[in-house]
Amino acid sequence: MYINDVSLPPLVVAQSAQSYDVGIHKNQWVEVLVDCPGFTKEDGTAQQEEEKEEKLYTYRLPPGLEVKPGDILSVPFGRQQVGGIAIRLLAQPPANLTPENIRDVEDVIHSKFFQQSYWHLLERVADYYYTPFIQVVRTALPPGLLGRSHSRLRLKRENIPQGADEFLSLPARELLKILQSQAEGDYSFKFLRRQIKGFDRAKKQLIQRSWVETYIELPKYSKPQTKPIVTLTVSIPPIDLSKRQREILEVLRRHGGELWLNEFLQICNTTTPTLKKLEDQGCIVIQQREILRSENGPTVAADQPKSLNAAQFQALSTIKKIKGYAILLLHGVTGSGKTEVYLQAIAPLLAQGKSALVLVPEIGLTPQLTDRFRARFGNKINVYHSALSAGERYDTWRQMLTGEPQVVIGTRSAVFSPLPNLGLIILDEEHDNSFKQDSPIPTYHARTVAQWRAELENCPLVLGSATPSLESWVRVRISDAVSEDAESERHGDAESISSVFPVSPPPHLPASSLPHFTASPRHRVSVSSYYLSLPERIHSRPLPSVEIVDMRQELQQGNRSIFSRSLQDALQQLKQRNQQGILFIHRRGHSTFVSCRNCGYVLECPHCDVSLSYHQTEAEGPQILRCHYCNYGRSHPKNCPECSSPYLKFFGSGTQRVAQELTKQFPELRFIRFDSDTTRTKGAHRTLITQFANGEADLLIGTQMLTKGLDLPQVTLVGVVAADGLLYLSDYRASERAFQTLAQVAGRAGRGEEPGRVIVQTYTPEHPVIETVQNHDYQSFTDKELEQRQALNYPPYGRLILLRLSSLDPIEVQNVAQVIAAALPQQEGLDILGPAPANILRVANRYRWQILIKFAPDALPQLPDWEQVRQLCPASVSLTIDIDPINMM
DNA sequence: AGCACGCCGACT
DNA sequence: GTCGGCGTGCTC
Repeated sequence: MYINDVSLPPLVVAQSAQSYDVGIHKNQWVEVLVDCPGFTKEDGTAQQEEEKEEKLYTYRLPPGLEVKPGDILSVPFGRQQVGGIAIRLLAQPPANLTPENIRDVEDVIHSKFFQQSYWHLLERVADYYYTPFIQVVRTALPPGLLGRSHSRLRLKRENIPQGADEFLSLPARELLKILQSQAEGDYSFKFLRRQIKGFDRAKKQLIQRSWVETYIELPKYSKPQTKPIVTLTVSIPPIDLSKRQREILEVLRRHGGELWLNEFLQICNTTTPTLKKLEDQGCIVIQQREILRSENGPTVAADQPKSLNAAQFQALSTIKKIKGYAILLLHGVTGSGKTEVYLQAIAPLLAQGKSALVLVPEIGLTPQLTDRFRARFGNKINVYHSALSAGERYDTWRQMLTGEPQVVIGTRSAVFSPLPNLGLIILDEEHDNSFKQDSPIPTYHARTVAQWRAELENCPLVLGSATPSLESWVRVRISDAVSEDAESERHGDAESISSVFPVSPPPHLPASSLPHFTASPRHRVSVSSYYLSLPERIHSRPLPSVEIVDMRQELQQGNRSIFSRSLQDALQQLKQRNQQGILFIHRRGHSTFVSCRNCGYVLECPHCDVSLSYHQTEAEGPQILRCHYCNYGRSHPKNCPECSSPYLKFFGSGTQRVAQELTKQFPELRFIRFDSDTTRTKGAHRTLITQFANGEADLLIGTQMLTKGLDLPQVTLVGVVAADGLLYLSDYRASERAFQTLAQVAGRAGRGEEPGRVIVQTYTPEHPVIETVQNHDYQSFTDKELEQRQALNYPPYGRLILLRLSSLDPIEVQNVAQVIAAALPQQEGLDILGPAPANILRVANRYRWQILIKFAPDALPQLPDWEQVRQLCPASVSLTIDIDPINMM
């Protein structure tokens, strides 16, 4: 299998004895893992065939170019230049290739940086998520490092006669028009192909007439930025210098013998020729020095470690005690001071010369967190996320490679930060779904990868959350059932418990089996896991009181507003008391559910524990309710099946509607809308939050974004306009997600001196999620939910694989989905759900179907041969295998 | 991705 | 008879 071809042993061999023993017969050839074009399509679907996959190509090393295994290279491939990784040096070219057929390595883009453990990490990701290795490398590297050349088309205006285009085909005329619309008349093939149907033919016509020419744009690599620096080279200035020259040297000496050229010129009020002269006399040198671009946050005042309460102290000392790989779940209620624990856990590591990695859901949403880290650790903080410019990302990445002790705060992809000497990984808000990548491949979960990374680096992993994911909960607490001494741990002290559970697949498996199945008892590895609880808010502030409002009663009592009387009162008081509030709206996009306004009954699938989604195939077409798991469908009933009321209603009110309603009913309330529409631009989050924090508005109206770690002490009121939209999303995680979101959003209230108040409006107040949210009762919610998951064999007990199919042809994709589903092995312990149309059937003109495979990890079912599955899939239908899917839409 | 090679239908 | 459509395969 390919992974073996690129795995570490050859790298090690090439580095050791072999490379020097060959003496003058130096290794003149290198095998390269080439980033072949066509490996992945734009939607992230792996389209390659097995035998094409990860083939190694041999290149010659031109004299003077030194290459080591692991180096990132630029090599010619066909007509273009692409990126690749040097895998192994060869003293002789392979027998099946004649030397004249071997091309030269173009350049070394980046010198070896793969540590052994890092390489293993990438391999494991490739293996587990069924992704070509090079694609994983691509994910891990900053964009622009693995370059690729692109073909472009350029207009030759001088060759084009006036009004002579009547013999051109329509697409060719269209193409000409686009090119002429731009001053340079220069576009990439990729862009034009998207714009014009029949681009290739059109291009040919224009080339024939020599009206355009094609050329190849070489890959542009991120380069270090440099700046001239002046360095003093003599301790005592020579005697034959003028007074002025001596003055200048004295200034330099007083500044420590080194100054940036521009600063130096300014300080001495002198000119470059003067310095040139001094350089000629050998007193100074002027050279280019690399500078690192980095996103500089606002300057924040330095702060000092804060004193901890007993629980924080207990948690911190447990973290500090641990040496080596362990998983710690830091379960702290909202506002319990998890961040302070992180900060104090990291401080001693930096002093020991180690680094720490802090992963957060979405960095733009949590400027407050990065500010706190900056305040504590100053310039040792590096922020890494997708909103950085290419240059900033590249430099941050280089900064990590220096190995200086530092803290990297980043989103999902930062789990691949190339930090040597990692002492601790923290995954904050570990329950958050944005740690999972849906596309492109690899469809990895940062929590899973972080576990592997912690294991390979032999360092602890701290998972922090007020509402831990069931996966993490089970992982850490499962030993309660097994080990007896864990019982005492449940009630207080965060003592170490050693639990036994599957950790990860062994590194190398045959291609035909997925690593999942290694999660069988045979492969269980013992890992220390710890449960750390912060049950109280800091300064013993109470959790907010949660009021549940039954919207059915509101309706019965004649209130047709989307705001209950309770919420209306609270909003009114807000202004009077000069306090601030948050309104949470679950804007659900397209999916919707059907509920009876009279009795609250929600239509559910008879075969699955999910609510039915409302489908309207055409504008005038039939209304159908459908299950997205098993494809059960039924017509939309006229009356409620439970109470026969005709008031069946589709639910769905977004932020806009709430804003409208608010303006109408409370014109005096100033509000800020905080959702993906209003926070598009860079820095908008920070601006809006700052505005709100400065009291420029009374209310913040927004979606999920509001739930993520916002710490606004002035907020006393949190209103959830309609909790129901969260409760009946049509997948098995709906309850978990609803509980997490509601608990998190409720947790925004009462973080300051004033106590908080939460009002949750719902049509189903008796829903278990609502009850547990009201009582802040994580434990009972979890117990109930886990019971159901276990009964139905859903994660964290069972495992899932989702096959996503899409095609431009609605019939074809459906047929292929059926063929594939039929070809999957029928057996005990392996459930195949579907094929079913995706929740939103058509996206960007593609029709999407999916097949869900559910199985028990212990059942060791025979896994389908994915290559055979792929072969059933014609080129026009793309297939993505999503391992451990979270987003089922 | 881009290009060669190669096999069938509409024209000179 | 040839031109040119795009279907399949290869790029060290």
